[in-house]
Amino acid sequence: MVRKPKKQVIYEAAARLFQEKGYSAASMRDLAERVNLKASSLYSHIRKKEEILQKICFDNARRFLEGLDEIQQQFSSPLAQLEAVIFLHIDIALDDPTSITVFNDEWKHLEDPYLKDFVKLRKNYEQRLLDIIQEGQSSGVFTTVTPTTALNTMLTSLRWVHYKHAGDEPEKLRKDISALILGGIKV
Amino acid sequence: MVRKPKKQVIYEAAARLFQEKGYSAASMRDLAERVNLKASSLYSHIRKKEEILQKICFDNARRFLEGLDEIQQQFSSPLAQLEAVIFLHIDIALDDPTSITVFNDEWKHLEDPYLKDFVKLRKNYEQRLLDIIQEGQSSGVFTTVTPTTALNTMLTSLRWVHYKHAGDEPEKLRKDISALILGGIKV
DNA sequence: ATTGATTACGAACGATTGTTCGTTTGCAAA
DNA sequence: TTTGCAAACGAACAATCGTTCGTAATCAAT
Repeated sequence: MVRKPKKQVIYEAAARLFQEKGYSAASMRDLAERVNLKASSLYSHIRKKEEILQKICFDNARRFLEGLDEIQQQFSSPLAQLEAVIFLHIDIALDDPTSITVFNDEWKHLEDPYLKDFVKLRKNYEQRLLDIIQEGQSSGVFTTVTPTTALNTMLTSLRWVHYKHAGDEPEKLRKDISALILGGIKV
Repeated sequence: MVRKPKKQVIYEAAARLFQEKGYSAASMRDLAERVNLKASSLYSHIRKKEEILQKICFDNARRFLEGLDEIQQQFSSPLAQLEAVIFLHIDIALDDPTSITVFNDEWKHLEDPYLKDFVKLRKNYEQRLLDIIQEGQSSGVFTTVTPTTALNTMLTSLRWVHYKHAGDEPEKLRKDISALILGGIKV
């Protein structure tokens, strides 16, 4: 039986707390109570509150970016790439729903320069997906809706899995969602 | 030239502030500054901070519910109803993007009993949409994905219009989005 | 048993929070 | 011009915020 490092316990409890109350409304005293500490003791493990948010946001950003790297190595057709992206989002959401919620909803409370960096990362990620969509349109595989409309519709439609999925088998979920999204994009 | 009632000016500035900073991080002194008042003066017009959030949330909830009422009077087929719901969401989002953002993202900061009431309203709304989807599936017009999966995918995919739409003509936007969503749902 | 480092603590800090209160200002009706 | 009411204000309230600091407890290695 290996004991989890306290630092990790704190990060996980913080993610749950941020999810429930939102970052701003979550107090360090709340967080301390959840890990059986006093607020001041937290600072033996972390430097500041925002540091927790930073880790949550950038760890998840890295997951998406590295996932996309692999996908673009592995698949060449826009359709296969897009389907793999859908699976990527679903798998990440199912693997750590709490942390993904914070990543999705609380990033705006990052302070500069982290906020700027985060926005830049996301913009790059979205641009790469946009390129895939445009390539699919050029080769006649995708319908010719406005590319950013297709992108945004796809991305946001993947943002409910983490907090609402009703206990479906992951495999059924992946199949259903990819059918719903790609059904609207494929020509 | 009619002057806007100060109360309304406050509500609109509050919506923008809540959108930018989030409800919890938005202070009454921030809000006061934006309407050229001191914080204490706000209380000549409102009773408390949460009252503003309540109005934003329930006003928008009413728009959706009444919109759905009209739709179900006007259309009978599940497909026509669902398309009309898509248009409803887009039109509301385009009409008042700021207030819709707050409605979408900040409702969780309502206090009981308003929080409970709000959740109940939303649950009822979603149940009515679920019934439409199930009816469409029974009559063979919709694919047989898990109904809640179809519902959630559709609803969340409608939640980017308010903050990201790149200046498309509303008509093109309506056409593209409904094609994307319905393309995945229709058999 | 002694050391040394890590972890936990209570107390307190200045800052900011939402809100109240008594008073003053501004304006419209009389 | 006087009256009366709504709007705006400064000052202050208790509460809570993130964080710091000096000290005490804990624990592993010597």
